[in-house]
Amino acid sequence: MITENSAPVNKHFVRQIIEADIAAGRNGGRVVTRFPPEPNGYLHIGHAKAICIDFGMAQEYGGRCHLRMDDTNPAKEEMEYINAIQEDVRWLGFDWGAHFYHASDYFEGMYAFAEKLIERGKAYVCAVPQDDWKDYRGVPTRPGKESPWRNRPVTESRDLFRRMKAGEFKEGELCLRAKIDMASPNIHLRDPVIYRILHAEHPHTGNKWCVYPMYDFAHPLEDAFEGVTHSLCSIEFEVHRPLYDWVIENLMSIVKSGDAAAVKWFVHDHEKYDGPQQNEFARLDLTFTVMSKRKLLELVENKLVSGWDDPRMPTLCGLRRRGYTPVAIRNFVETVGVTKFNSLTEVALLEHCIREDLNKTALRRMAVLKPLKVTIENAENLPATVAAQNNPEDPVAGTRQIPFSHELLIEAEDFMEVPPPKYFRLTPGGSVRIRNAGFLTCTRVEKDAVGAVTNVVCRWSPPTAELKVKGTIHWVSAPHAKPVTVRLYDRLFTVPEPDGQELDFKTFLNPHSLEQVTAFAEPAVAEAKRGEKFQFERVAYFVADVHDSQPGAPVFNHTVTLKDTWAKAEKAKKH
RNA sequence: UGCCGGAUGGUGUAAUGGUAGCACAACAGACUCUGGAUCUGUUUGUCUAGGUUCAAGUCCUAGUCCGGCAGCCA
Repeated sequence: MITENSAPVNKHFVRQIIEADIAAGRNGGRVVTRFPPEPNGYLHIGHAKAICIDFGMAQEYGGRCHLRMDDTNPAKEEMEYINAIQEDVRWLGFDWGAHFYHASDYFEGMYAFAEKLIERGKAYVCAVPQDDWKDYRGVPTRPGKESPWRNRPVTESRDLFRRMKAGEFKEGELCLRAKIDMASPNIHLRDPVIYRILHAEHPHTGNKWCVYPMYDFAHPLEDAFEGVTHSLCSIEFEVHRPLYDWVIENLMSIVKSGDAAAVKWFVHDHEKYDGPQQNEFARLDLTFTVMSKRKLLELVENKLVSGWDDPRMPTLCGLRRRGYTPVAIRNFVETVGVTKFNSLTEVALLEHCIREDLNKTALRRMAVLKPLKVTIENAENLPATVAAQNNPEDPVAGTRQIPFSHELLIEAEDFMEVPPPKYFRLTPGGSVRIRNAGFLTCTRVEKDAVGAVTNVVCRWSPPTAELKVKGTIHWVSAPHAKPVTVRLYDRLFTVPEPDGQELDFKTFLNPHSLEQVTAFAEPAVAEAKRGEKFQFERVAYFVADVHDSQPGAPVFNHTVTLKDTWAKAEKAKKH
């Protein structure tokens, strides 16, 4: 069980419902949940919330959670996604054990149940063309009217349904409708389509079927067949719940009638099983990004990002490549909470969560992104190497030796000829501590033809020198420095809500969301393994890219910047 | 203006009739061989109007505003 938070558990409404159900002995006190993605895209941070809730509730209450591909629409679904989804869920830290399913596993049972509905007068084959159905369905404020086929004989419907399955009709020619209530104020109850004809190859069942169940019909059956007790989904399905319940009631009434065939549809727990119940919670939404699969696909297809796993994407594979950890994401989801309120969470909270984790775990290294040469004039007694802690937050991480020399590179912004007030770094005549290696006092500077500083000449003092300085800067030894490719990422969009604006969301793409530079790093950095995470001290957290890093030549992706109160104050001054 | 939800600081969330708390953000300070981390403090909130009650964010009534629903998508 995952318990990285020692904070008291927030008894959100889903936990309360589950605890009440256990107390009441519903479903024999079992808790079975499921995470049911449609394999038509990659999982994103919004799905992470659903995954943490679905798997988390099962873990907490001693139950199990199924991973189920909701593959009822072969026109949109692909194997690529089915594989990626499993990888992402596993990476997030969850385990479905043997409980990996496909909705398509139950097509036989769903079909048989549909026939039972026909026989019970609860469903009929309808020939009203799709375009005409708008008139029959009516509008929310006005009731619909009944299909002319609504009361056709049971035998006729059953025969037509069988011929639909046999492939005798074209797509759209006929469909199977549940016979419920055309006057219902809930549109979903106005004789919804439960089976449609689709002549498409299915990624899992191939060409076996040409009739496919609709979500509203299939989902409750999938849940019931698997013995799911709590079917947790997002709030847009709230208005579907009466239909969900209608399907379940009809199913359970057939089961309770002792129909031997019906029992075979169940793969789990049909004994002492009261049936599943649907409960809805609000989706996760984040600032400075988009969350719909359609829009993410648009970014990928238009090559506005390098792919689904571009480190700027809010996809789980993108976040993983960016250097985010499962722990950080799980903590983030727990912090955001579970309610029915449509909220917009600031991306700053996500960034806080990854900093919190990486601060504890990432090894420290030194690297200079924009170098400025420093020459030490008193080069006689310099140490060849200096020792540094790998992680001041974690003594167990040990220490390392860093080569030192009379030629250093420092960050260009760590030297200023004419410093502003409270600038604690290197200035002409001033002193500064250099991390792990004593002090530098600037004696003079060399400039090029246009007056730019090209070399800062300094006197070095050992760490034992009692120099009073207010700042510490990072450095690398120039002759030992390893050039490494560093990709600096920023937010993908320039506005907090790129969605829902008058202009297209792509208008707000941040043109500076990726900047590639060559940084100069201490030698240890060149040995970084793919996926290894570091803090380049005073700069940011980075991860060695899993795709583009080569042995001895890592490529670093910027994960999240360190907090920088100096930069913030300077920025505030300008505005 | 049909039906279903929802409304607590800038953001997210807690308080289940009894002191409106926590986290992020912002701001100020302490400390610091990372202007990081850590620590301390400050600012900012119950949608409105009535009612019930000794006591209302919570219960009741009426409004206001926001979200969702009219695919043979999920």
